[in-house]
Amino acid sequence: MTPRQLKAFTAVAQTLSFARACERLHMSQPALSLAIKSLEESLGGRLLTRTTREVRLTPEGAELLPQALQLLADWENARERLRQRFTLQRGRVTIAAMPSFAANILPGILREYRELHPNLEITVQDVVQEQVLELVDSGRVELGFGFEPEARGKFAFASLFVDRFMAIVAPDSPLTGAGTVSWTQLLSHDFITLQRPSSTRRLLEESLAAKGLELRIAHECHQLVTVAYLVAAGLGVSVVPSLCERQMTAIGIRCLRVQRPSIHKAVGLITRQDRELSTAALSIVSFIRERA
Amino acid sequence: MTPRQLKAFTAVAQTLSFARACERLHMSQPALSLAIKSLEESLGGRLLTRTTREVRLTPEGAELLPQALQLLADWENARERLRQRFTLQRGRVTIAAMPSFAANILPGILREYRELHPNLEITVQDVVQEQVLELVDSGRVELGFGFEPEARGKFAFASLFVDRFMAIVAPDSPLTGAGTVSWTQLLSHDFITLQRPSSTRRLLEESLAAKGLELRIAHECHQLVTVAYLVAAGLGVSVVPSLCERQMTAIGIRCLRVQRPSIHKAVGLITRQDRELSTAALSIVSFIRERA
DNA sequence: CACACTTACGATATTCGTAAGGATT
DNA sequence: AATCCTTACGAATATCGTAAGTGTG
Repeated sequence: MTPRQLKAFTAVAQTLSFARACERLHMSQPALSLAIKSLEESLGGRLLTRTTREVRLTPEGAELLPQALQLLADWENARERLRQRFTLQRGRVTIAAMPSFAANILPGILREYRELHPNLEITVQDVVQEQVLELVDSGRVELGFGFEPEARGKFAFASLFVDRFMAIVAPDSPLTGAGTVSWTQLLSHDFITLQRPSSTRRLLEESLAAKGLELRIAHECHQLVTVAYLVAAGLGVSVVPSLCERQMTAIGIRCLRVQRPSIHKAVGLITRQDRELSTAALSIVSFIRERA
Repeated sequence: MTPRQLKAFTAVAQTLSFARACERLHMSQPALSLAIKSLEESLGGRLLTRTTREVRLTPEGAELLPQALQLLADWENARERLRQRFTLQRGRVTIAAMPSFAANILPGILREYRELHPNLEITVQDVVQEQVLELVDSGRVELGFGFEPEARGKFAFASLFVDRFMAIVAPDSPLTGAGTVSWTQLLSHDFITLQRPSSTRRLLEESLAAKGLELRIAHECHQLVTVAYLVAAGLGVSVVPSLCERQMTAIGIRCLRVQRPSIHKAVGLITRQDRELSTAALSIVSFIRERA
């Protein structure tokens, strides 16, 4: 019992005529006749009674007809759904991105990408770096964006750019003059950071420890925005990924380059090493890489 | 997307190996490889990723697998159900028969037939002749058994035997002597009949009217059994189809041949002219005809 | 004889298995 | 070198369309 035979049967059963069914199927009468015959033989009995003037359904044929229509419809639906996935007319991509990336890079990308494939459903979770890794690892999201993870082997990482951390100070700070600032200058001020665990915080501490510098922390916040407003209010200084530069300057904060050591870290796409990406996810990834 | 391709895909997806799938499918590796390839081409993307050491499902392949299994199972189920119908391992035949036939002829037939095809579901409604015709006409039953209907064209009738009506009298009646009785003898006694409408009653009246004889009715009953017991009690005589002979003699009633005119009527299978019979119904019909 | 389905038959398209190729461990 | 999937190619199978056949109104 092949789809071809079933299509032939439904066409004859619905038109009650081999001749009319032929037209619908774009087939010759003999081919149709043989298709029905072979179907009947494979099932072990007659589905249609053919008198020379009339074609009728047998009771078995009448039982088969709705089932055949259902089977063919299911078949076609499954096929069509998958085709749409591959042609990006349908699909779903789940993304986790660290907040700075989600806020400063993703919106522009997604707006442009959406115009290309408006029917793709894209969900973004902005969560901290650690959760990005967790979501990617558990398979709950397909794509992650964040700093390069340390645990290689588990994750595949494709760098998009290297983020060089920058100092942020109040607009009226005496440090603003040069546009560049050294760590010794910076650390002489009250320091505002994110709370642990935070990848930015950790990176900062590790880099300073390596140079024998010590961090004197005046305030700890959960969110970068809070840090920013504390800095803007003149309560201290901080160091943030340059990803946030636009955000910071919008608030009125001054961003300065820090040197000796300059802290930098690759930012990019994080996926599971042993997991395939869907066509839709691949399409977004290649779009992002082209754009960069 | 053919069932062949889908079977190939599910086999590979489940074994995660072309080589093992080959064995399961009794196919060569190249044939399997091409089948998967052609499926992927028809869908427009990859379903499986093949590294030389490992076969994995793409997200799209993972989506297809359960659907493919469902489609194949539905397909096979539909096919198998219909096969069972044709091979009489499954099916349902609905029968309507007039009471005398249902009680005296059908039980033996059905008992024997049931041994041949124990899985066929056979339902019998014992209703009066008029309802037999109605049930067959409306398509609510497939087979009817009763007297030959007058409305030809609507019904097809296949005679099984001709029923010759017989007189029934009390065991101690003076009429019992000869084994034969004439209408004039019979009509001199009180007469017990079924109520109108009844095909037996109508047939009786029509036949007598044609010969200029008149019926003098003492009692009217709804059921033949009641007629029988009234006759047995000596309250009168009656005329019934010889189909009931066994039933009557079991009660103790004497059955006599009536002559001049002898009333007879064909009894047989009634079906709708323009309706096909199911394989199961045809099988019962041919069984009955062989047995007769 | 005209209409509608079936059978016959040669041509075409799929599908198959064997053999060779390529890549990875 | 061994394993596993893919490509190449000739053979077998299935399917198609044209032409002839059959049966009914």
